[in-house]
Amino acid sequence: MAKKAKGSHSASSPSTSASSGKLVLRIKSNEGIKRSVRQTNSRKKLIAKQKKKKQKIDAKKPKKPPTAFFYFLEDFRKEFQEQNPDVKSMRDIGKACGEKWKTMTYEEKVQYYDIATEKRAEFDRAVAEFNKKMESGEFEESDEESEFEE
DNA sequence: CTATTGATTGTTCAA
DNA sequence: TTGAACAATCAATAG
Repeated sequence: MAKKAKGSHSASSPSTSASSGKLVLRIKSNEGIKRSVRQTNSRKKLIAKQKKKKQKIDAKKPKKPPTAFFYFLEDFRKEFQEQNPDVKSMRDIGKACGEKWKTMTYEEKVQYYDIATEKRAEFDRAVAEFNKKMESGEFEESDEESEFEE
């Protein structure tokens, strides 16, 4: 069962009016920055295996929550596959997503931003709980990785 | 068969 | 302020 309960967002209605013009994220003011050097030019592919190797089941440390863009991807992917059943692979979709994402207006994106914001809040709490658990007495990991035992 | 890569942007941490 | 890294996904590829 794990999850997948997000079948229907159910319009969680994340305080639509709460925003009231108070945006915690300051996404604007990007015109002068020019994105620097295309964002981390060194990253490339020399980071060794940065990404997960498979299904890393870490019941311990909570992993970073997906960003708004990723949520958009989930929805976009479905539509994209329907409109482009010939296209396979996320690479093409990713490009299409990125392109469309930029065309989206702030209002459209804000919806995903909102979701991501909540997710981060939950993530933050997960971390707090995780830390608490650590203090509780479950001292595992720390830093030593000398031996792996399962 | 198994593991890794690739492509997208957003968010966070450290110096 | 900026670099660096990682988040999900799934086809394709490498060994």
